[in-house]
Amino acid sequence: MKPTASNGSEPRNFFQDVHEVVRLIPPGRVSTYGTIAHYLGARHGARTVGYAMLAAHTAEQYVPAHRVVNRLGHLTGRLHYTSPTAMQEALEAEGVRVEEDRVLDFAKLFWDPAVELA
DNA sequence: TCTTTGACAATCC
DNA sequence: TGGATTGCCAAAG
Repeated sequence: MKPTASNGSEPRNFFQDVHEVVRLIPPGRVSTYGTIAHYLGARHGARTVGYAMLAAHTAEQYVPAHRVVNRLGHLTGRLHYTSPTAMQEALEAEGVRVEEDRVLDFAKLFWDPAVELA
């Protein structure tokens, strides 16, 4: 809560960066926290990305957080949705097969910004 | 090979 | 105001 934005460095809100990348994820594709964190330059900042997702519902623009899962393909944030099945249904509506709170063919649906946006 | 610890940014109480 | 916590990942032991 102390935006020490008096330095020469640019403390661009990590949330905005994360939300921006998540919005770039095309429908029917999924990405992971670590990939986004790595794309932003923070390999160990995956946790921060996860927290940014927690605040996704506070963003002005809609953030398809349902397209972001952990590295194992688990729908970790499903409990944070309005309903426990909202995330799964949202993914299935886009053609993503979800079973047991896991994304099937996760390797094929995986979307890497560093590669797709290269 | 499996287990454990380190890491980054922001929010809540 | 500060410490603990959070939708976690990667590397070291």
